[in-house]
Amino acid sequence: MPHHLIRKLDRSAGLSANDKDALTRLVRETAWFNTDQDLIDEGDTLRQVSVILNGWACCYKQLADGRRQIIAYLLPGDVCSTPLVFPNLVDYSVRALTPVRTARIDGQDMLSTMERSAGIARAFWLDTLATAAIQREWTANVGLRTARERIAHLFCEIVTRLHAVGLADQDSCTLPLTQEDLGEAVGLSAVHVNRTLQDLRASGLITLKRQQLTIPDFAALRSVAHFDDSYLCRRAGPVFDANRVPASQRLDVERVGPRMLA
Amino acid sequence: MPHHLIRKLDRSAGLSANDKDALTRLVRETAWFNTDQDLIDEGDTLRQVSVILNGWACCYKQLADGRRQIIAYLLPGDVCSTPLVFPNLVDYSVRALTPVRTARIDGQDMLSTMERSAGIARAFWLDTLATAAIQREWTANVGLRTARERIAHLFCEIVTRLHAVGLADQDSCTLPLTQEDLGEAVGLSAVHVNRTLQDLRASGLITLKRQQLTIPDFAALRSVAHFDDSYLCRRAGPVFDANRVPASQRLDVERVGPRMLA
DNA sequence: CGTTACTTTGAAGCGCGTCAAGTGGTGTGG
DNA sequence: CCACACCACTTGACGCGCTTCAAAGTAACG
Repeated sequence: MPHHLIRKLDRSAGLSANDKDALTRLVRETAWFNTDQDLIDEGDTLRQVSVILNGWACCYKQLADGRRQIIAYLLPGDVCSTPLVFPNLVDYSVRALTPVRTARIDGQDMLSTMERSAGIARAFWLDTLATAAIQREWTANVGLRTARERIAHLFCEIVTRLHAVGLADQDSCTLPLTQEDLGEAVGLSAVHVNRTLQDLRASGLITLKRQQLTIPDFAALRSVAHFDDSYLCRRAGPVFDANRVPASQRLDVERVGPRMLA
Repeated sequence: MPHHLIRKLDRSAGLSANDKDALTRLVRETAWFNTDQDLIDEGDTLRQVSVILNGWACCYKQLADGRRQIIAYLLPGDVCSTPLVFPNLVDYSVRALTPVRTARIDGQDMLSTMERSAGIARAFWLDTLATAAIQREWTANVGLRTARERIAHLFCEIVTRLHAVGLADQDSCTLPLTQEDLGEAVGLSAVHVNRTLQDLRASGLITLKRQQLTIPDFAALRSVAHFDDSYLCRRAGPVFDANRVPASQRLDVERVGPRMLA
């Protein structure tokens, strides 16, 4: 059932045929949500995981005065909360940005399946790490890039992620987000998102019409965005490179005594 | 040896005496780093974890043109990378902000210890989840708060985290950061950090002198910052509350058919 | 075909960045 | 012991990027 999730996990961690079957059998039920409906509320204690089957959602935080920040987009194949620990008290809400269909997986089933299959366990760990890497990149995106760069970077990320689940062709994908949705994700007002989009359009970097995003020259957009996709691709298996010596093993030479401790 | 880590894990997940012993024995060697020295470089493939024993460090990302964003502060007891998967290709660098002493733990030792002790495994999972929660909060902090709120929020987080490892008394702690270090973490220029600090001082919300931060009225600062510490406290064990029904189980009533799929 | 929601455009204002000069504390070398 | 250099902090002036408010235009949907 969860095609996109399986495709993504297989791509990054490798799954056996048995593992794929086990994942399919994990899904007990599916659920529908309308646009703007909350899948999860901040403070909920989850005993199951939901996986996005179709549609887009977002994780967001809200202040008492109504200001909102989208901290992640959830695309088909994405998991709505950490699939590793139950019960899981979440510190964010999840809302559907389009009509969404999800698969519900019981937490105990999840854990026992991960116990039976090291491959599935590893796949979910890697996926959780990848999610954390995206979160780090979003912090940096909002913290140090200009409006133009932020939106360009977001678009680069989205098409790359959609590509990993087979939902983007070479240079275009659907983008079912309002300019306000974009603004809340990159920390800009909707008005300024509008002006920035027109700037990107005028530069020939994107076309965006009727929820269809096209990137005629990905390398150009990537360069504007300072986009480096390595945070999105955690390769499977041992990736150790003997030619590369980590900094943490290189320091013996300069290592000296302490001068003062904080 | 890693007192602060053990204290933190015990506080959030609960550790048996055996687990604490096992953690202590995990440490094979320690290392010293000077201020501004890199512990980890972006792109390194780690086969071990480092734990901060003393001093402060930061995770950061850097663009080609030199702009830097600090995406996390590492305090005593914090782990420098994810302790769950090896080899681990990291997408950020880690730099000492003060002289730092770290404990080095071999990745295989880490994993086999986690296999032998479910308590230790659970503790590191929860700690990893807590780190991810902090990252989400940082994204929101930089994305939607004003300069005044951002810095106030950061200070609230720091004292709360230091308190968890026993390095802050009731209303004060050391803050061995330059104003530039602060600015790179909250996405502001050092000059504006300076002005904002003086604003906070003038409001009587903080005193900050000779790397000593004092918060005379924590509730007042928390209110300015819109700080809610729940993202920092993942309680141990089943926290399920039967009186609270998650949104994802509440939707049957409004659940309707799809209108359109993205 | 009317209504609603999203996008677009303009004008005004503020928060924050940048540049630049000056201050104070700390360690260093003569 | 003093002079100097260095670094972090401070302060002022100016400008830009982005926000806000407001209104008009346009596409989607019942």
